[in-house]
Amino acid sequence: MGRPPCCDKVGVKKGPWTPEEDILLVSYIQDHGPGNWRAVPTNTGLLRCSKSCRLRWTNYLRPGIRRGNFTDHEEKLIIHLQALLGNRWAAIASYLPERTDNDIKNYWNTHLHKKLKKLEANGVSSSSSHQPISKGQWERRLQTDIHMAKQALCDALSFDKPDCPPPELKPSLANYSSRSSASSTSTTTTTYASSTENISRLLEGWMKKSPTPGKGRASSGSTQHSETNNPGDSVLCVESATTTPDVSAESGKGSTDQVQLPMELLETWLFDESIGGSYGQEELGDLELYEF
DNA sequence: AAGGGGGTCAACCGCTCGCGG
DNA sequence: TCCGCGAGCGGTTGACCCCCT
Repeated sequence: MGRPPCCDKVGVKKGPWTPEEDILLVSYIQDHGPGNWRAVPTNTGLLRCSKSCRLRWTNYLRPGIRRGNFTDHEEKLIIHLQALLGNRWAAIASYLPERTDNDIKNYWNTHLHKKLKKLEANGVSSSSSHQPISKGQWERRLQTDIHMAKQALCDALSFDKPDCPPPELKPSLANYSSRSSASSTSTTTTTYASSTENISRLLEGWMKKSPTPGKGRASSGSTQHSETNNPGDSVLCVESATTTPDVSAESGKGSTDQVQLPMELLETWLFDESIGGSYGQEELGDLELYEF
């Protein structure tokens, strides 16, 4: 019984991706854009399941991903968003455009959840322990709030263009290529590091050639937050816009500063508005116990 | 110096959702 | 309206790495 496998298990490779596979995948996406994952294994010759390809792209190869050390801001946001949204990592990730849902999930499970548990053990009430309003009611309110917040954000940041600019690759790739060397600080680099840099260069060339990833975006209208820059759909737009070429010229410093604004706006919104009732207050109290 | 244990993170699994026929 | 398929999402696993004994 059971459901049929998503793809032929026979001959499907599993486990860690090799640099060669990464390059194959990236160059395919370079030509065709992300989406239509079903066709990727056959068209690339990769012995991987389509899901695996998608996952690899969204969680690792996709430009614009920042890895390693979460900032205090991000940490706070995650905690609050988790309190609001529950374990909807994809939704949470849409507010942290440089992070993948997998990353956030891992970070939550390995760091934050433990932290909160510790606090709980110390007698501080946990966020997950109370759900004061009914779920349906709460979700409706949340959706409205989110929608309003997005609008406010876009307004505040003057996003008059319906299309968000594509993620500027330089900062993204800097992050990407530094992932193996800088973020994890050290040891894990070795052979793969150079390979990821190769891929970075590849991607850089791609984005220079075709600055509008529209192909990719259009190719699968249903692609999720992480692979698309749906206009007004997430803070990703904000981030994208802030990392314009001029800005990116200032390298790393620029990008973190640029992200600051939407983060603060969101925080304000999170702290002040939508969780204003009994829901958020305790959380806020919890937070202040952290040494952020 | 070596072994064990815990932590971290990339990747897999399976369920759900949404779209198109 | 129903059904099938593909994509997305969240939970879980397993391999690797680091630190401690």
